[in-house]
Amino acid sequence: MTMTLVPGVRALWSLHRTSVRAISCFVASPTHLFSVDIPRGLCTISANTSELKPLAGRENELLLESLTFMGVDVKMARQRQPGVLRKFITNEQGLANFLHGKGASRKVVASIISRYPRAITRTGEHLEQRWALWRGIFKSDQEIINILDRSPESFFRSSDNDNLEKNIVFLSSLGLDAKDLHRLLTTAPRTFSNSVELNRQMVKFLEDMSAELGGQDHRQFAKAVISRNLYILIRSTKRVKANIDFLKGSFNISDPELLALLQGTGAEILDLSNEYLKRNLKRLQEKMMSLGCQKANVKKLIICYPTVLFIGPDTLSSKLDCLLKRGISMAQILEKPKVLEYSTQNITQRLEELTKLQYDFKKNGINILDMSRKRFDAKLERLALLSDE
DNA sequence: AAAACCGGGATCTGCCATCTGC
DNA sequence: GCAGATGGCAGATCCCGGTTTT
Repeated sequence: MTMTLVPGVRALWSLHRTSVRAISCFVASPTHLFSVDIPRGLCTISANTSELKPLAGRENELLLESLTFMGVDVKMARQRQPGVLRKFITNEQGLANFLHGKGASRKVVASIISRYPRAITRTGEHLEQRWALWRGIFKSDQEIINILDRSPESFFRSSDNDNLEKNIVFLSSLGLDAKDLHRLLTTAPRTFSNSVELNRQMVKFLEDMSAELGGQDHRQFAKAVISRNLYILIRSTKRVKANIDFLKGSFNISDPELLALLQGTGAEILDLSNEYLKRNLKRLQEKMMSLGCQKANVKKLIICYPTVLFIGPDTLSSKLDCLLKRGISMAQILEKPKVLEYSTQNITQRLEELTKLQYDFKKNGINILDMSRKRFDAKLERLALLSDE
């Protein structure tokens, strides 16, 4: 059957190459969902034996044409997963139809396949199942399409729908509610493609850590860390452990303090790569010491504002410097460290505007710097009015 | 009414290494 | 030996506004 189809397919391709509509009708037909392989003997003339070997691993020409027609970046696909292009049976049209049905544009479909070619090896049944599982968490098809467009690999990397289902059950069993699951799948979709074992390991690791640090409710601790740091389950326990060990040994932090830090705003610093965390803390300490701070100040800063460890050394330095240059004291910054969260540019600009108004930071504090743009502008207007009077 | 506290949103993927099963 | 499945890595903040307190 396929043998007789081949010449016809070829003819159709060349006949309609200029007529997009005609081809669309053709490729949409379910009988043609699978690419067809050309019998090797018919299309290759090989004079020397060295060409016989690559023959076996030759790409499927019809598949290439089909993908090209769909707007797929074949070069990119080849670079990512060359094996897929050699397959006899693929489901690119089925996939495209499926995704179109869910509201994906042609461009999005092409981009998905270009970036994660293996997507075209998934069957219609598999896709329906997987979609249904995701839809159990998301409110609309469009939400899922947005994720796929962002990260095709998250959806397509695993073919194990049972495992996906088990993950959902497992994560729910931790006490994560519908809203948490939604945030988790939106933010770190890869979590759901992890094997349940891997996710279990991380949860167990966190529970063990809670026990080690003298926590009360270990399950609650794990849950808190996950909901504070949605990326945690796509980290390795090795990384998380190394970071915790490092924090433990770095400054005089007691177990209860560390426990509180990790399930509070400090949960996110577990994401950092070990080296980055080490470097940032080291440079932070150096910088603060050079500004006359005590070790206790460093600890206090990290405990009440752990995000500071996210800021690269150079950025941090320039932020501190521009604040200090305007007469703001280190003590004030330590009191309201959240100001460091704003970009250097933003801080600089605000400082300039406030200096124009002769704002007295000593008297009024620096809270004004840590405000949304809207609120800051409103505040500035009020100040201008006052100084006019 | 203003200030202070606090949590959340954006987006964090795309690549490589290793194993597994055929 | 191949392709598929899976684990793991590097990368490196900024901003907004609802709610509570004063």
